[in-house]
Amino acid sequence: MGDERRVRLIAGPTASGKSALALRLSRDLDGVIVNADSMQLYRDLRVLTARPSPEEEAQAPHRLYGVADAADVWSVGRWLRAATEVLAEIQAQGRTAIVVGGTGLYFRALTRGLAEVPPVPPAVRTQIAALYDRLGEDAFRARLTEVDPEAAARISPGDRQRLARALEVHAATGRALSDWQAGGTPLLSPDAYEAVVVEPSRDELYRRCDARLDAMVAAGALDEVRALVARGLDPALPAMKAVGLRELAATVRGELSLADAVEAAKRETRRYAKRQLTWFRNQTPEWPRVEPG
RNA sequence: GCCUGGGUAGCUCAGUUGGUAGAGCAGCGGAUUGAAAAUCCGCGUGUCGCUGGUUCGAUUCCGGCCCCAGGCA
Repeated sequence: MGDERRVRLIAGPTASGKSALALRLSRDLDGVIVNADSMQLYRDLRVLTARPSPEEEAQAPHRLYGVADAADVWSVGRWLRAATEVLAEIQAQGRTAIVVGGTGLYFRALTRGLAEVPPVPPAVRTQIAALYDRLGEDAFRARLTEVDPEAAARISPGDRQRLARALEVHAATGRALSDWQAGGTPLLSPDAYEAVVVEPSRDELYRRCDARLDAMVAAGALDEVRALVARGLDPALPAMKAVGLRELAATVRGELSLADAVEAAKRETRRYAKRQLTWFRNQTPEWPRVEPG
């Protein structure tokens, strides 16, 4: 009973055909499509992030696509808060939410919960980054061991991002990250959703990645990139990390031939898809696999 | 046809004074709790062109053959 009301989750690597499946499903279920992709959040790179086109968006309601500016910093927490609200609205309308995307961490936050760590002030982050530069990895890790031995032991060598995050959280909250992470309840209980992973064969997936990059260039990806580059934003912003952006930006600046940029971007796309496969294979092994339709 | 150089991992190459070989890139596996399209960790995946010979042992030395590049005709 009430199966139609269960939230549908469609996960999978980039270029696997998730969006097309979501559109088909939305027709059958009178569904509302909700984005679970960290890059499709930003409006600046519609083509390069393979965001649904206006024509596709006209076929069903789409939420959380292109809602952020490239200068904004979104995060899994910010997405989860927004998604929680959107999901409640959809449910209130008596419609079915279809959450689609390739960001494994977002699905994890939705179905397994996210620690409710208060935001870390930028000043603290800057300070910790400086501390890392000053101490180097070993001494920094030793410092972390004093306040959060569990995190210090768990984080891999070289993983500056996680090392810094752990110490930042302690510095800002006075409590260990490992401690925070022990809590948290998922928004969706296991019987509140029905999930699938769209998973083409490796060969097929890589073919799709390559073909899509060519299509992106044909659809004006370079103009998009040129416009974004012209804004002169901080390259450390999340939106500036979109796969293919660095390569195409180099072409825009005349530093790399288009052919070389496309080749490199394809390679990065395939690598990204492989990382996603690894995530879903090991993090959501119980979600059924479906072939792209 | 002759001369020279070269055939070693998917690619570009190194190397073994004879003891079955290693770098970069590519690839594969893994981690993943607020940057996650991020950030990391791990792993050589090989008839050393083919075939005889010498040798305890040949990818390495010798002969023959095949292929590629350049040169001479």
